Amino acid sequence: MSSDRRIGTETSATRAALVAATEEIMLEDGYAAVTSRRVAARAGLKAQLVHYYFRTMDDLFLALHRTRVEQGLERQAQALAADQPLWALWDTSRDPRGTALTMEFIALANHRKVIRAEIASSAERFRAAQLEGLEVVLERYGVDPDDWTPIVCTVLMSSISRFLVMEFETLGMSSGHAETVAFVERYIRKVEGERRCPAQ
Amino acid sequence: MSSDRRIGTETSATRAALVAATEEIMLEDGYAAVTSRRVAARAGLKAQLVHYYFRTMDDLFLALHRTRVEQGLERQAQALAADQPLWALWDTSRDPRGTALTMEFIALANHRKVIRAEIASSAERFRAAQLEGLEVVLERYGVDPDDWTPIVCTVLMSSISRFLVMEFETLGMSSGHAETVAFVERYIRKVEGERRCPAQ
DNA sequence: GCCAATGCTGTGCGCCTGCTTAGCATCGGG
DNA sequence: CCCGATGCTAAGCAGGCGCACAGCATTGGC
Repeated sequence: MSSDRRIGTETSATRAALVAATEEIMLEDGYAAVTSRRVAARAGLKAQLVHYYFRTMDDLFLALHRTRVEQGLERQAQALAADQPLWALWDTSRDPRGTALTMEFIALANHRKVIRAEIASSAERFRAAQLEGLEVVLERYGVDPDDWTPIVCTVLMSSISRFLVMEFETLGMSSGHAETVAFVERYIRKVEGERRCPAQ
Repeated sequence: MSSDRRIGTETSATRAALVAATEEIMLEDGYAAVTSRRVAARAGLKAQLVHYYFRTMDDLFLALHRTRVEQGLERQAQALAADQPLWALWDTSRDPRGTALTMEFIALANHRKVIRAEIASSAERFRAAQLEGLEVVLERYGVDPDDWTPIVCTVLMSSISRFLVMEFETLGMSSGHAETVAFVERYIRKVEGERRCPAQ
């Protein structure tokens, strides 16, 4: 039986180091570069430890994904509760690390069907939470819901920020980026006024 | 020496079949699923043929990429020259196959540094060509360049369409998509009038 | 002081990978 | 009629992969 294989504790520092190494490799070389031997080497550990703490490589990916989703949801909630929610949301969604990792996970989802469901459901959670927050915010600002509905704001902000980050981080492209950022921020300024918090 | 290795003709039908198989595998299972043996099996051929027609797997990817870039640039030029360029552009940029493949190539670019330059340069070519076309179109329509500059239109359209396709094709997500599409199309209608050509 | 739980490792199996080499059949130009 | 070019293939090599299993220390509860 392989079901009685011993698995290390979830609170182990070694385990956390392996997860951290996985994230670094994904960001630097893409998900396909994540192998048990490379992850361990990156963390200065033996390769077997990967299989001691994670039954399969998919479990490793999922562990990383879950921690990042939790952090991301928390950050998003903070942004929505901030003094200037629109600016804060725009800033967090433009975070390069988070977006690059998300893109890698989406690419991974196309290769590992097992992981797809998890990623899709977390994406839905992000969207739902952001929607809920934006509904309150936009109503408070008195935005005409026939013009800018909260759901459209959510999708637009996600797509634009993620696309820009992806082009810049992965391809090194930046043509039209400054203009597009300025365009979006003009709209934010119109609704929420001049930015008072510093850009992250 | 390995430099005198024989390589098959570029016009070979077998070669084209291998490229086609590569595209199918990328779309179905992601770029990481592309291996010489799988590509050959998909095309009903022997694995060694992949190495007969392509010196390395990177060459295979580049061959596929180049043919798709050429077709894409041509399609984009046709759209820009169409009766209703904005509608046509919006339609072509929402093509699922093209976008999904592009996303896979971008993910691949993060893993294979050699390929990154090629992909980035083609992305720049697409953007430059679209910009050039849109400048003419928007001026013809009398769009206020202080409001919607051509470069912003280009970036916005690419990011929104690509993001929607990615979410839907890869993750099966669709929440907020219909509303966002309607939102964009309202703007297009405002500038270019009711769609006269059928949606692709 | 024992004993189970826990962290870690040495060894290795079976599989898949990219790529090579040597050689076979076919075919069109001289 | 030959000879080089071309399409294709059988066989295999070196290396990386996920993962398993047995066993070694260390540690903390009893």
